[in-house]
Amino acid sequence: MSQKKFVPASVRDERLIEKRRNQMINAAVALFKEKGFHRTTTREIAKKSGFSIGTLYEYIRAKEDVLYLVCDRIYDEVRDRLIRIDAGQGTLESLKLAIAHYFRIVDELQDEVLVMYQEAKSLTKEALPYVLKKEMEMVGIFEKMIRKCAENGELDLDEKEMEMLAHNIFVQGEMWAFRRWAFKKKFTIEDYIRLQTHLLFSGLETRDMMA
Amino acid sequence: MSQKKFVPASVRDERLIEKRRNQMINAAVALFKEKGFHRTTTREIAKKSGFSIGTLYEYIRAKEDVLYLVCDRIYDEVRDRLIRIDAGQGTLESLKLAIAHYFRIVDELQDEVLVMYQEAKSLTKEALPYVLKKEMEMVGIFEKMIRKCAENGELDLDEKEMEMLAHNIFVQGEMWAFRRWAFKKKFTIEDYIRLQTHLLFSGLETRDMMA
Amino acid sequence: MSQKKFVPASVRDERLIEKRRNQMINAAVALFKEKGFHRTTTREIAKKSGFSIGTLYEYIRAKEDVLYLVCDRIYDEVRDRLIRIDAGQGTLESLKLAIAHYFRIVDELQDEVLVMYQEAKSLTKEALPYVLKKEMEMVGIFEKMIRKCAENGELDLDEKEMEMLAHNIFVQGEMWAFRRWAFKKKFTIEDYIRLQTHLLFSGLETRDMMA
Amino acid sequence: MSQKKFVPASVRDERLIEKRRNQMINAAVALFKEKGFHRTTTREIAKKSGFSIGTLYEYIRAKEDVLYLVCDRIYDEVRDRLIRIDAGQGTLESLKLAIAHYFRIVDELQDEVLVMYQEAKSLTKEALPYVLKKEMEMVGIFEKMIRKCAENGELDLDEKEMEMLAHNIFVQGEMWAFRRWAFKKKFTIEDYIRLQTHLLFSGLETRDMMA
DNA sequence: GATGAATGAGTATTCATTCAT
DNA sequence: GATGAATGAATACTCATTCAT
Repeated sequence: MSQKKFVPASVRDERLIEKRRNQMINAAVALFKEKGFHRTTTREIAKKSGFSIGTLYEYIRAKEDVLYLVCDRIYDEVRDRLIRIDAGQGTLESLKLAIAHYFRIVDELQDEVLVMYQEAKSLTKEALPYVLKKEMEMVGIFEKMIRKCAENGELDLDEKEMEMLAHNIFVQGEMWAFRRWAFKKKFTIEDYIRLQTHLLFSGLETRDMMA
Repeated sequence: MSQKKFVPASVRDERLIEKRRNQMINAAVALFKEKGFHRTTTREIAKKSGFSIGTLYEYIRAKEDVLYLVCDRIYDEVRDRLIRIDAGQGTLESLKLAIAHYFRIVDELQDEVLVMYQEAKSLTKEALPYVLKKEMEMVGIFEKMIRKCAENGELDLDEKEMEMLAHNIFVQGEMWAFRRWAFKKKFTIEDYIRLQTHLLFSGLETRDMMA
Repeated sequence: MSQKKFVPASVRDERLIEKRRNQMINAAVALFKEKGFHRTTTREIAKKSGFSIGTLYEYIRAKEDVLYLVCDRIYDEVRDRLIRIDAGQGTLESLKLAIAHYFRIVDELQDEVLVMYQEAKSLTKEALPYVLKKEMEMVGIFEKMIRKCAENGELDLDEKEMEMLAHNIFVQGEMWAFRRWAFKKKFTIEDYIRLQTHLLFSGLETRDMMA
Repeated sequence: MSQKKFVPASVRDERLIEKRRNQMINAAVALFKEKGFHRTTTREIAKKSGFSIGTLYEYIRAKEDVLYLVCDRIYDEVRDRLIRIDAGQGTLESLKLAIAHYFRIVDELQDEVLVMYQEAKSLTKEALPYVLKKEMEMVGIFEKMIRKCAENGELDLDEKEMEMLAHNIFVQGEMWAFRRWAFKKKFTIEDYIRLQTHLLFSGLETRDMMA
């Protein structure tokens, strides 16, 4: 895991580290979701994790490490699930499927994504670039798909448009999480997928131009 | 001003309140941008505002009032600027212009928008719905424009699509602020406007379908 | 008034000083009764007095002056009322009447007496002895009555007993105020007078000795 | 101990809680005596207790808890000492002894009693009734003794008189503490006992009536 | 004389972190 | 490895007092 690069533990046993950090991350996500990173205390995290404050600090150096671990984990989770369906055939259809798939992942990991989204800015100066890199990786996944479509002649976009499109898709996924408050009563995730896909692919001028 | 509804001041003089709160808001935006709401102390806000901590508390009840004031102000600012150009003719062209205008506003108020975006979640339970209402108002502005286009036959979208589109436009504006770190070196605001407008209006399937 | 000795005002007009201080004292008694001296703010005193905080400080030097003024006033009030009925005939009957009279005064000035009783300890080092002197004066009034009774052969007490008795009477008066919480539902002031007089004058061994 | 009902500690170890709270109470009594509850800071209490401010707050929730703990402890102390000599034989002699005993206890715990007496009014709304209950318990102890005397025919008092007498005795005890300033130079505690006992038992009219 | 905006020292309380057991 | 008592720097907020108008 990449965690070790940034967050050294006092404990040696790798399995234990993994186990304890899982407990921590689960506890932290729940707490951060409820009250945000700053309003959550290390004691609360330890308690909800099922161990003492002393033990917590055997696995992290500082409170911010918890946040880093959380963000790190969520990105990995989303990315791992996303690449599980390889959508690299370079057809519009496979791109649409990938987008739908991605949106469903966000839906399932709603809390986690929201937490990461809202709290990432509280990351340490050192941890931030690493997390941003992960985000760019994810955008890169979409970019690659898009580029394949372009290469196949399924899409007619220049470099910049492709990049921007990848960002748009990525943000629209997160949007499902961070605008829950506005969407909850109006759309299901399947509505959301349908609507966004339509808006994305059909374009606003299509019909006029075809008339 | 709507501020008074939520944030009573001990001081009576309305002009003074306005002036002092302006000082406060400016100071707070700068500080929140740099270190976030939670890491900014009330003393720092007071100092940067140019008055003492005691004076600060003559104009607010609690630290969170500063955040509310900041959010309130930024929304008003963005909205006021946005509605200054009336884009209500109901043509695609005018919609495009409005979007471009909105994106430029976000560009100018970059710091403010970013702060509001990142810190709004720290608002009090009481203040949050009020701020969300303002956000819906802004989305509503775009929705109205879109609806007019639809009425004019310039757009062929159903209710839900119109609503979603309005959200998309709004979020794409904020996106320019909150993804600065990714865009800064690649796109100017004018690039951004061109790219997003193109992606929004042309649609990905256009060319294929026309071919 | 003795006030001037301790509490100089910036204002010259004696009538005004008298008037303002009356407003202050009334406001303060009400507030101190409700929340105690320490929890009452000068702003509250000013507001309830009907003038501004600035004006308040034209008539006192410090918050503690208000307390002194309050105590001073209450003692004067009690004493003035007490000596109004001259009970100096030196009979047991007149002593009983004086006691009953005193208890009724305390009953009427309940709030004031309670406030003074509870807050006097917060007086300044300089003001305290002056107030204690006033208290001794009041004890002295009873002592004098008692001594007259002794001189008349109505009482057979030595010096120390007379002094102690005077204290007892004085404290029993205050007791009606400071044990209100215990007495309220059980005794009226007339009950209290009857009971205490009986206990004071009959003595516990009386009947036995007479048997 | 009844303390736990009202004042939860973060620390688990009961012995430690007992120990630390003892330190706290001793420190607090000394400080409250010197400067009163409001003028004593939590830091002073912590310092005088021999630990840090952080540690102080491991054993209380708020400053007012210290006051409650102090009052609670003093009442227990006085009561425990008082009931140690069982004066329940129902003779006037035993009642006199109990009173003398009680007065001597107050003399020994002078500072504590004074503090409790002066600061009890600063107790929280929740703690106050509990402390008042304790006070009534103590009054009740005297009432029971008195009642036994009455049952034995040693005293001829009605219900109300018995109750009032119990209050009088109780207050006369506290009086030795809160009128120290007046008595110090004139009476020893033994003088006080003798004088009060005499006034209490002989009654003012005795001799006259016997004559 | 009256006002009330400004001041800033002072205070209770929290909480990340350490370290002896 | 685990524990949790101890620490004290940090921080939001209050309030008596002043002084320019």
